[in-house]
Amino acid sequence: MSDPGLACCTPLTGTPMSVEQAEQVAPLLKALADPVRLRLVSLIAASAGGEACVCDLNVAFDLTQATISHHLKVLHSAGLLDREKRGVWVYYAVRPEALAAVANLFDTAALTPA
Amino acid sequence: MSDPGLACCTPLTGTPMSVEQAEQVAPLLKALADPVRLRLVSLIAASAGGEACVCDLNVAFDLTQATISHHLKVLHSAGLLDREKRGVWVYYAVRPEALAAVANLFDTAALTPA
DNA sequence: TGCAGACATCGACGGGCGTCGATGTCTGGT
DNA sequence: ACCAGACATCGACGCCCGTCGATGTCTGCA
Repeated sequence: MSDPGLACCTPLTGTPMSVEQAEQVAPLLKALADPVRLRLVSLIAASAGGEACVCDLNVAFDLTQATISHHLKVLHSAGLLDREKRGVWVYYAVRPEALAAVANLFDTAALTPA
Repeated sequence: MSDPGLACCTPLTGTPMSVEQAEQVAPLLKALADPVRLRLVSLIAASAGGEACVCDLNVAFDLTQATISHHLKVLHSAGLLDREKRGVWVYYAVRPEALAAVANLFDTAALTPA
């Protein structure tokens, strides 16, 4: 916007995302922006009841148990997964509201051009 | 899966995401997983014709021109933005197909529990 | 031909991320 | 009381990421 009325400027037809909204959704996307974590969420969602035991997830990857535990913690801290301990085992479940918040980004006109 | 038939294992009701699919979509999410880049895409999408000039984007952020240029390069390299030079100015436009690929993740049953 | 402006690239810095082995914590059974 | 197993945490390592100032490249104009 060096000088209004010049050829450079492009008018806004819609309302862009607010700074606050961007800073709210970005951590969710960052938590999902990893092949392992993406497959973890997908595996849990594809399991019965939308939940899965950690021991099942461990064997699905060629990674250390510590690494899987770390990824699950990242997803849980981002609010994408719920954690429930049942006896010796721990079950993680997807939080549909969190995923819906991300899905809203693409359904609304926030990112798709008018 | 320490021992089949035990109480731990959770059966799969759906088909989880493939490794290849996860490795394909993760870079797109990683490119979007930043507040600045999220607002950049949003600003471009909200502009007339779904495209915006770099000079307009520069003044919308409290960042160096070099930093904005870097973020635009990341989004362009990920296939999320198209780049077109017109005289002195450079216009970036959103690529709806790329965004649709990400949106598919949440529309299909890949991440939402059955 | 020379200059000014728009944008990209370079090199560097600090910090965060993904992965690992080792160790800690809790639970259920013997 | 002890032990084995499931899972979390810790400390460390290499690497990538976001940001910056400085510099390079190209375009249009005088």
